[in-house]
Amino acid sequence: MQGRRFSDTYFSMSALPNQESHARLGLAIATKTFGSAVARNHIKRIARESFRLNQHVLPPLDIMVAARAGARGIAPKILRASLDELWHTLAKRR
RNA sequence: AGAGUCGGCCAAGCAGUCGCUGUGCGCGCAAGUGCAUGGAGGAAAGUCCGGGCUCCAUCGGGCAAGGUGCCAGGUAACGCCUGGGGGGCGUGAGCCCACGGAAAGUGCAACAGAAAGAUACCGCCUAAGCGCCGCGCAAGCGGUGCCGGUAAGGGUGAAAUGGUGCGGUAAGAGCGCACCGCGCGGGUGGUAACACCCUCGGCAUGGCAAACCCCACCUGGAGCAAGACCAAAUAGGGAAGCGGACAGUCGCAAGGCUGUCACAUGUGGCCCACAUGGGCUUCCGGGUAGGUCGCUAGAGGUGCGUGGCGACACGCAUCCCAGAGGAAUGACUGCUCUUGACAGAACCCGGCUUAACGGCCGACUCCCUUC
Repeated sequence: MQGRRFSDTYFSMSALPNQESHARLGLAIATKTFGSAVARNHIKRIARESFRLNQHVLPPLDIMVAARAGARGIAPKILRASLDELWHTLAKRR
């Protein structure tokens, strides 16, 4: 059970249908690629904020969001645009 | 003004919008929701020490292992802090130091060097002893060699057997003397570390104990995934109750066993049929998932007073200041400036160490100029 996968240079998402009435978010931010706790928290906060704003368009899925090494040190604006794109791809493919 | 030392504090700011989360109050059966209010650090880090707390162990003592190491004090405790002593660095304010024992034992010392505990490479000397040569009647003198003496000088090294001077000697040497240093003993001051003074010893006892070791003191183990409570489903454990009909068989009987029907499950659209099964119901305790507590009011902050050189202690007043759980404390927009470092609580404290743009305040030192 891998689920469907979508990715770009900053993030990689995989999704599986769940039994709930709403989508759920899981985050995978590696210490190896992001280093300090501050850097990891920063990425997580951006991802959570984006999920919060977009969860109403998403079907009931369990979504794993993994940050890739490319996201390191990238401006929040660009990361948010990337996440928006991926949410919409996810919603359409369903 | 410049250079510097020590101590304390801050960690971009403001406004609006959208969120996350703790608490209080209101509404609601509840899920929730409205309002108010709180929401990372000086290092939250490394996890290197010390304690609280929890569970286990524990009469007491010893060994092992590990740690600490000038003295006195502070503290819940410490490897921390304060004050003092000693040594070193700096013109100075100040800073740095594992700073007990090497005349108990074992061991080690790269390279260089003759030698790193008893050592003669170069050098110096030829007094004692034994030769040879010359001179001399002889005693002896001179030269030279052996045997030897010598740690003053050279050279090597992190380190070479106290330093300087005078005497002394064949040349030298604490061999003798003076001063300095060192050591035994005594005295004085100091709680002590230690300092000063006197006498004596000619100097023995080279260095390394963050090498083993010796001496003194300290240490039971594991950690909040500690630990406590509530508690499904499934499987297994225990107890009680129920367990149809017929036939065969064992038994005096109660009852057991076997077969068929019935029953349950599966295949099948359904009946028949076929396959599989030996139980079913209720209760109990252990325990897993999950949940709740532990979880933040404390060796607490601030102010004042008292004691103390100080670390700190005591008293009074006042304040409540994060508590998450895949893990909150953020995002967006605008403005300002000096463009913003290191970095994210996870049971809680006291330290140490490491990381790091900068800014502010106070005390002090050196140097230059001016009055």
